[in-house]
Amino acid sequence: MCYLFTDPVMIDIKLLREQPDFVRAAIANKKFTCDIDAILALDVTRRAKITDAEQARAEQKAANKEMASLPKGSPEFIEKVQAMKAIAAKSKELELEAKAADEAFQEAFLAIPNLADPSTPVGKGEDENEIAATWGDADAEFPNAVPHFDIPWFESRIDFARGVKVAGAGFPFYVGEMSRMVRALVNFFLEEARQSGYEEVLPPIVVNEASATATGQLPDKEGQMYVDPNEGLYLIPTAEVPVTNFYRDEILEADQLPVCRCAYTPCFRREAGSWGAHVRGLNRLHQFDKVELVKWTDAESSMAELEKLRGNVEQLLQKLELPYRVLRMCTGDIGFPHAKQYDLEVFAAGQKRWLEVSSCSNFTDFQARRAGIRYRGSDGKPVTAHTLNGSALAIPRVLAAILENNLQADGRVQVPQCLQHWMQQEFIGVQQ
RNA sequence: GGAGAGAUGGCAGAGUGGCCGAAUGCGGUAGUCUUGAAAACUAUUGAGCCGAAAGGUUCCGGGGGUUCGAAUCCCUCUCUCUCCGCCA
Repeated sequence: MCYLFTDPVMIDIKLLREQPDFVRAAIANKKFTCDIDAILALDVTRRAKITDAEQARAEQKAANKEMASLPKGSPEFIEKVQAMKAIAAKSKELELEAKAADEAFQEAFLAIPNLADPSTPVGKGEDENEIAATWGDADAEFPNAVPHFDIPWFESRIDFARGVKVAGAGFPFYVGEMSRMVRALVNFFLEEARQSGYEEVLPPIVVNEASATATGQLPDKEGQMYVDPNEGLYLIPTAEVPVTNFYRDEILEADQLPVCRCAYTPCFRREAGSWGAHVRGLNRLHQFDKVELVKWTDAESSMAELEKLRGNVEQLLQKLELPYRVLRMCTGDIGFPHAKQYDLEVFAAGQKRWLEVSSCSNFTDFQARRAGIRYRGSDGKPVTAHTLNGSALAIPRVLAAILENNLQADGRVQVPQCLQHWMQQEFIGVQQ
């Protein structure tokens, strides 16, 4: 039996037991490491301890049943209590051992990354990502293009200096028509998503620890989130976190799948230690706006749904008329919980750089397993669902590309046709 | 912020130390009846873990304690609701 071609690859304890070499090889392809043999040993110990503890408990329960039928305070009863104390103590001890063994196993098990889907190219890092598609002409002449942060009126409309004064670096003010432009993009993205069948939700922009753990932000990415320790709340780094957790610890009906949702939220990222030459202007911010698409699917259709999701996102860039490329991320560059991931990058003609504006991912059952999101299979038994998400889209970098690519000779920027309905003006940055 | 009440299965809601994984009702599923449907009736219907299976075991908000034995008693945390105060 070969899981490679039968099932979407998931990290399931059964797979680990039956095909440890396969799992070992799959993990070696990712940039994460974990000790499979140690985890298997913990699994063996755990199962033995659980069996012992349950046996002892069964004995105790059987004896207790007899106790219940004896008259209280009778000599037999009192005699039996003494014997029962020993049984109870033994049972309790084994139970503690089993619990400890189970926790040790669970902890190690959670450290196993999701396995890459077979369609994910094997590679060590970003240099080995494949270009799955390109659209538009990035080599075309953009005679007026300059980096957006060098446009003369840029600082007057996206005010970084005052953002520093009020909040800190990476928290700019969008002023006047630029604020309206952001709102236009949000409206455009949400409306497009709605027409593609995604139901809009407006989620909390803080989450608790359980939610952040379920989607995989905790424990390893704790440093990337803003946290309020008084309340135990985290500012969300993406709408993926609250939206995916919508169905945490729930069992869905198979006929309601796939569930497709979209959400606009601000996103907050500390980006600790990642500031440098390439992060000027809108390229990297601590707070930014984004519309996110999230899907819950059954185990069979998640890969097909990922392709649809990617298509939905591509359509946005096409309507915005921004040249872009789609990267099929390789095993060494996809994240810990990812099975398959596409990154969409727009070409910013002023910087002459590709800017990542979307990441579309299939997590298979990885997040859902942690989050306890299931659906009823054809036999009525709960099955772990699959979750997917994709940015559609991250606003600042899209805005950067629009500013650079659509810059006119007179210093104004042409508003893309698809946004004019929301903006009610054809140009921004009109000279004062 | 102050005072009080509460947290039990998909939902509602019994249960105050052993016969309780848990009554009853609703809902769901299957069947009977019907040309079909509704109604009525009958049966069935939580989840996790160990196990090839038989079966076993855990779970009554979370954690800890008392006890031979806990949904039930004690401690603690979290959350919810009601009233008062404050407030967009």
